[in-house]
Formats: sequence, C-alpha cells, structure tokens
Amino acid sequence: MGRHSDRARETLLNSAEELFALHGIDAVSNRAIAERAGTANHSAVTYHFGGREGLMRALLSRGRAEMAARRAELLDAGSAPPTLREIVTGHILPWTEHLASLPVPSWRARFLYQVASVPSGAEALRESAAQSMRLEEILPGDLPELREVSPNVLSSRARILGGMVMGICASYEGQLEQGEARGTWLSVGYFLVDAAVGLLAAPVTHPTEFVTRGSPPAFPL
Amino acid sequence: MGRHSDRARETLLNSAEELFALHGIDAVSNRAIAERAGTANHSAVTYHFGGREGLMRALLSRGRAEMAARRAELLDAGSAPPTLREIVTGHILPWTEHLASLPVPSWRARFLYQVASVPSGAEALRESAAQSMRLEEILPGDLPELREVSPNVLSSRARILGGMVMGICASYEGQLEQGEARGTWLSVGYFLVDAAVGLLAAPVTHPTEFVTRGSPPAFPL
DNA sequence: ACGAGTTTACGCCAAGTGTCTTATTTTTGG
DNA sequence: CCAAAAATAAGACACTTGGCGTAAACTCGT
Repeated sequence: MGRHSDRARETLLNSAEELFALHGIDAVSNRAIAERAGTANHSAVTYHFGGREGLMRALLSRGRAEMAARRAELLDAGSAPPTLREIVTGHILPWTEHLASLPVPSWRARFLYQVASVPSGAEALRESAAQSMRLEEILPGDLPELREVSPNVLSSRARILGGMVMGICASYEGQLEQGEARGTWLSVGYFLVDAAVGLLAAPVTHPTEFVTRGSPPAFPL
Repeated sequence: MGRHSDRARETLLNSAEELFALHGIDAVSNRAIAERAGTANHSAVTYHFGGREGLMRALLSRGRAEMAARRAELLDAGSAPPTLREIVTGHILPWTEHLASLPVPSWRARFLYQVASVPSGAEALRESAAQSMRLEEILPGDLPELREVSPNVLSSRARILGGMVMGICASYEGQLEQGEARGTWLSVGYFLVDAAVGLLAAPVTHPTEFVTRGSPPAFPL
C-alpha cells in the first residue's frame, strides 16, 4: 500500500485550495492543480480523488470534525439557557479559531468563500452543508433579545451571517498573507460576534413576510 | 450606421447577464453567450464589445445613472443632518427599487452577486466601483447612533453591507423567478435597512484594531 | 532481492474556446 | 434603386481541457 499516497493527496488538496482561493473555482483546471502540486501527472486529481466532485468533497471535509467538537465544547461551557451572544459565539469562534490554527499564509477562508459564492461550488456545498447544523435552525424562538423579531425576519437575518463571516474572514486572511493584518483572529471573531448580535437583534421597523432561502446557500457556520 | 446594433447589443447583454447569474462568470464562454442570444455568429461578443472586458463594462454600467440619481433624490429628501437610518436607506432603497423596476424574471442581482464574488469579476468591478461612492466613506463620524463605534470597527462593519445586500437581493430575485417570493422588493429594502442599522450600531464589547480592506471588494451600494 | 501493487509520467484524442479571416446578408444614406 | 457600410455567418487555427490508456518508476511485504 502506498503510504505516500496520503502525502500526494495532501499536496494536491493544498494546491487546489490555494488556486481556488486566488482565482475562483471555475477558473482552475485539474491540470493546473496537478502542476501546482509539482507533479507531471496531469490526471492526478482524477487518479487520487476520482474527479472534481471527489476533490471538492475532500476539501470541504477538512477541519469539519475539529470545528464541530469545538462548537459543542463552547456551547457546553455557556450558561443554561444560553444567551443570544453565547449561541452566536459558539458558532463563530470555532471558525476563527480554526483559521488561527492554520499556518500563514492559508487559503481556507478565501477558498470557502468561493465555494459558497459560485454556483458550481454551491452545488458541492449542498451535500456537505447537510452534515452541519444551520444557525437559523438552532436559534430558539424565545430568546429575550429576539422577542421583537418575528420568525420570518429572524430566519432571513440568520441567512446573512454565513456570508458575513466568510467575507470578513476571507478579507482578513488576505491581509494576513500580505503582512498588512492588524489584530488577531480572535479579535476578528469578537468583531463578528458583535456584528452578528447587532444584526440579529436589530429593531424591526417594517414587519415583512418575506423569507430568504435557496441560493446563495447560507454557509453552514 | 446600424441602428440594429443597439438591439443586438441589448440581446447580448441580456443573455450574458442571465448566463452569468445562473452559472457564474467563469463558467460561461463568449460562444455560449452568442448562442443564447440567438445568433450564429460566435464572435459576436468580440465584435460588439471588443472582448470580455468591454462586455463586463457594459453590463456593470447598466442602471448606474438611474440609481445614482435616485440616491441623490432620497438623500436630499431626508433631514439635515441625516440620521443613520436615512443614510442607509438612501443607499439601499435605490438598489431595491431598481430591481423592482426590472421585468420578472430578472438576473441583475444574481449577476452582480457573481461579479462581486469571483476574482475575475471583482477585477472588472474595481474600475466601475471607483465611479460610485462607498458607504464607508460617506458615514459621518459624529452620528449619535455611532458614538460608541470606533472608526476601525465602523469601517469594517460598513464593508459587510455590500455583500449582505447583494446576497439577500440575489436570493429574493431567485424566489421571484420561481414564483415562491413572499413580500415585495420594497419590503426587502426595509428588511435590509433594519438589518444594516442594527449591524452598524451594534454595541462593541471587544475593541479591536483590525480593519478590513482589499478583497472581497465591497460592492458599491 | 524480488515481484505484486501502487503511483507517476506521458502520449493520444475528442470537445470546446478565443481570435483571426473571409464570404454573405442586411441596412442605410443618397 | 444602388453602392457603401454594417452586421451576421461560417471556416481555419492554435490552444487548453478532461478522460483514457500504457509504460515506466517506485514502494513494500516477504
């Protein structure tokens, strides 16, 4: 058995993540990924992952287990019943902590931002998202901070969070690579928590019955 | 001079907008755009727009004048000095009103969401964005609602707004096409204004020095 | 050290793309 | 109505891509 295969797979995944993050999913060919990985085997992606779908699956599963564990840990440590801020923190901080654990430069945030944005990537995300909880389904309806927010509005607001977190993290990751970053991943996390709480609990001046769903798919925090 | 050329250009632009919105910028070839436009001239995009850049420029300039005028109109009608809500309203409502003015189905919101997300599109957006004002540069530092929000945090929060508006509008536009939409474009606009005000004015629990900039480029509201 | 199994290298092909050229058709101004 | 201009159609070409097949190189247990 080739134990080397793990190394080759890792190299391919890293190359793909970087190229996808920098140029977008659809702008990168399997051949380019293989070349970036340093191999002359232009069918490497097909060989190791069975094709584009397998590659995306492998990329999307990276770090999923750690983040899920960390989320459970944070939510356990909070008060019972948890406050809105605790719930939001439990969903956002595992994410920024995960990004903080990666060597600099990293491309994970920017890659996932691309995945969530582009139709071809969103398709791959759908199956993966099913394995993760969505914040909109987790928020209890009886939180005191959200008493004035109707379920429709709350659900629609929760949909915004994924894109918000992804976008800010992608931006910060880019700054980190350029050496222009101020602050830390943890400060980014708290910034996002503040913003998310303000967003979710904002006063409703115009009640509305519209509800967002479908594309773009909310990124599963 | 071919007066027909205007019609051909319009058809090409509509085809491109639709295909870009549904499949993403990088997943659509110039040939596919020409075919969708009903012409057998597979070089139509090059002939009428000089290439991909010209096509993107033409697409991005659509509706810009109307929206700018409407924005000025709304901001003029508000109180002096304007409140935070008035400023935000003046930047968001022209946008939802513009979308409301398009026939159903439309693809503009989804197209622009793609442009703002994908690197290749973001590049095209940069020059266009320079012609539009950015909300982060418009927000006065002395608004009473934002007294507790430091400039760094405020600037970073303002960056979120573009993606938020684009994402929600893209989602609603899709629902509209599917016949699943509840509410109106106007209600979407007020929903976004509420969310934006809550986001910008949210209490800051952890002061931070990080500032977002660079990619993803904030969509110029 | 050897041979089976795994990984890599690389050639080949059909399909698709952008660009450039050349007819052919359509439109316009006189 | 007619010629000039513009628009469309369609061919040629170089290039890239994904998929497939085969040969070489490598790894590992024995």
